[in-house]
Amino acid sequence: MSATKTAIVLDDHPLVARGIANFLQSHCNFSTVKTVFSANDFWSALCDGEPPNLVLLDFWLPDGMALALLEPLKSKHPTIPVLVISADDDFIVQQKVQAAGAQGFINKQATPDIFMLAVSSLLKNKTWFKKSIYSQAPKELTVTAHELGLTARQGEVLALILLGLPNKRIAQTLSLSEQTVKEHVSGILSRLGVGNRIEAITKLRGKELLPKSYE
Amino acid sequence: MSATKTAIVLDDHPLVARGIANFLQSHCNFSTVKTVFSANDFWSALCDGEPPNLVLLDFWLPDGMALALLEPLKSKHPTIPVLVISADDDFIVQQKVQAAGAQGFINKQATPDIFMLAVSSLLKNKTWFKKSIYSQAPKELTVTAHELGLTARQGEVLALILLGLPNKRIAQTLSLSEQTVKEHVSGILSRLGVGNRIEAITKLRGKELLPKSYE
DNA sequence: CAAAACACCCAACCTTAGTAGGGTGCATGC
DNA sequence: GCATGCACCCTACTAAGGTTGGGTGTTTTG
Repeated sequence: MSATKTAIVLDDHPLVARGIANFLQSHCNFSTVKTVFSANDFWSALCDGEPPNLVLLDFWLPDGMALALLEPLKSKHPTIPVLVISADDDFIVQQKVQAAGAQGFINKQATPDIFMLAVSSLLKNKTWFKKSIYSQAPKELTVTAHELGLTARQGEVLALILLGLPNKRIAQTLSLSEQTVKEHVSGILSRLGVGNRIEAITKLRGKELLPKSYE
Repeated sequence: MSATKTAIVLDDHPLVARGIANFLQSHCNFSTVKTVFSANDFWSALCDGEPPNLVLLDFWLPDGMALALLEPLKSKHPTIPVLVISADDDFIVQQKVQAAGAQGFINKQATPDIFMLAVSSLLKNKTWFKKSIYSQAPKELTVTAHELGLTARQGEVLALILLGLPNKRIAQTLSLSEQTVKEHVSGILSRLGVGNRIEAITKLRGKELLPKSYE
């Protein structure tokens, strides 16, 4: 462990960023922690002086900026460990973050102890990710075709239904006859226990249908 | 202003709570700030010692606990000002909070300056609420029939369309003939620039149609 | 291996959605 | 007063949605 530890915290909530920065200094022995609130400020802070020992990244930046920012960061500075912090504990989010090259993922609701463990783990060039099944409070904002009892093909059709496409355009999109689409629709409707596609749409309102990542 | 200022911060995100507490101490001259992470801890902290000068409340507690907690708090301790903090800046949320008896409402993304102003305002027994129209990042999660260029009757029909009701049931609900409903639907569709009710539903997905409060 | 499940096709049929073209009554505003 | 807009009603029509009952292949599974 080096003599001085530095970090950059990127979070568009100033209070949260300050809280994290303060915690790093008081409990994790960081000497200087910069707080930035936008991607632009982040890049200028990164280029200003020595590269930091750790980057803290809020996942819920506007327009999914966190993931977009992760890739160029990892290509330019592959050695800096990045810990992504998220407000909700969706395992899908962690998968995306992990795939994008981050070293760790942690929830904002995590206790300070867990937070310290994650930080120290990353400083030792280790990773910090949940094991897969998460016990706490799944928000259930996403649904998979499988969970709804649908076949893969029915899932594709349902996704297009939820986009508001009529049968004819669904048929064109999937290179099917319109009749086949109708049959898939019938299967979907009976599975969901609704009478028509409009009820299906309103029933699934507010939820997101995940395309290929199931179970 | 009294000699010592105390506060209780209730937020189920420990880091956020710590950040707010730290900010209150360093920038708002608070002497002691307790951080609690659940409603139960909040009540015990409240009864333990002198009542605080300020309560900070995270709106997004599980199961809408914030509103449920606000009412008994205001009935038992009506003099303690409560500042509710929310992660998103929905004006509807502010209305609910205001109706529940809180003295202030502020967004987590607010800058520290705004945060200080809100806190000092509440300490002076004033309130802190947005004026109605929100200039920053209007999420536009709500729509009125008037904003869409619809008549009042068309607005009622559209509300039922968005619930997924077919024309026949809309006619029953509004005591109309099905044909009249169809005409209203036609008017709505041409106004919204869509071809059928399904496109209308998907176009307005994620938004809420306000019933009677317009402009 | 045989049955079941799936994906695809066709024809026929009924229901619902939406449009067009008629009409009435009532309010508002020039 | 008279035009305009709105709400309401009717018939008639076309297009789209959805069901039923056929049929053919492939894959999965007991």
